[in-house]
Amino acid sequence: MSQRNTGVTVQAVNAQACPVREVLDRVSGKWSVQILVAAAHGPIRFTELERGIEGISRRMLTLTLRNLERDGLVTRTVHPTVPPKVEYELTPVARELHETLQRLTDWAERNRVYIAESRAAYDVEHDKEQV
Amino acid sequence: MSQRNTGVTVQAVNAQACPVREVLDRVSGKWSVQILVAAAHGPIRFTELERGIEGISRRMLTLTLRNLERDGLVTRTVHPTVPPKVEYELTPVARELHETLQRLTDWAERNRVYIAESRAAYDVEHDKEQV
DNA sequence: CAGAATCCCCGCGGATACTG
DNA sequence: CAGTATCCGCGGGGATTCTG
Repeated sequence: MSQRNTGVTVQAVNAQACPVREVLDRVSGKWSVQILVAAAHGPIRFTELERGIEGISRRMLTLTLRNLERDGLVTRTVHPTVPPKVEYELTPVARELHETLQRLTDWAERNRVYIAESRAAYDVEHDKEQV
Repeated sequence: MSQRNTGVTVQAVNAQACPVREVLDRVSGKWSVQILVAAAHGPIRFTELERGIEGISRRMLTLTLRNLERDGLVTRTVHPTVPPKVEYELTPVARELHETLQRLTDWAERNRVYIAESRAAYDVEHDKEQV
């Protein structure tokens, strides 16, 4: 979406008309799914997420959590203690999503080798004439 | 991945260790899924895809098709006629993927209203104190 | 502990023009 | 018809620093 004039409109139209894009927008972003997976077992604290998800920055963890919260996929519970304690938990809707994502993961695991081999074959086939 | 030094390594490790990211890398990108959906009915020509997928550019159609082909998700068949005719078709593996994507789409349709309402609620809740 | 703010890089993807 | 090639802008997201 790098257009200045029509970008917003097109995006809105696509999102409304196309459930495919709608779900992808929800699940895209580098960290959304991993957060959903990490939080699937039950309430989890900010720092636990941070340590459980390899490579995520504080910033992105916060941002992604905010978006998930906005979409009604996680709840954010602040315990007014000191030091502060904030727990995140999946909503029922997110739990459904997590189940269907599981199928995708299964697919990936079943076909990981096939894909790797396809890539390798494709690369040999197409690289050998350049350099 | 905007790092210069560790970027490649981290990505590779993640892709190998984490089927979640692996499948997302396959499915992310603005057009991959829509192409898979459009090609699900059977062999389809380049131009048919271009017209069937609202808003896609020639460039992105080509690039995304190349990637899908590289991953062994679509086959590319060139008919040596004039004018040229190129047909794309899903591989069995991609057809499996398409089925599981269907579940995701179903989820999106079931919960589209819930998500929209959640967003609206969140926005009212958080915007009213600024400006 | 759980963020908010700021800066900055790079790569996705759009627009446009040219070819076998 | 089915691409390639080039240029360019936006925004995702990393690194870093500062707070209640």
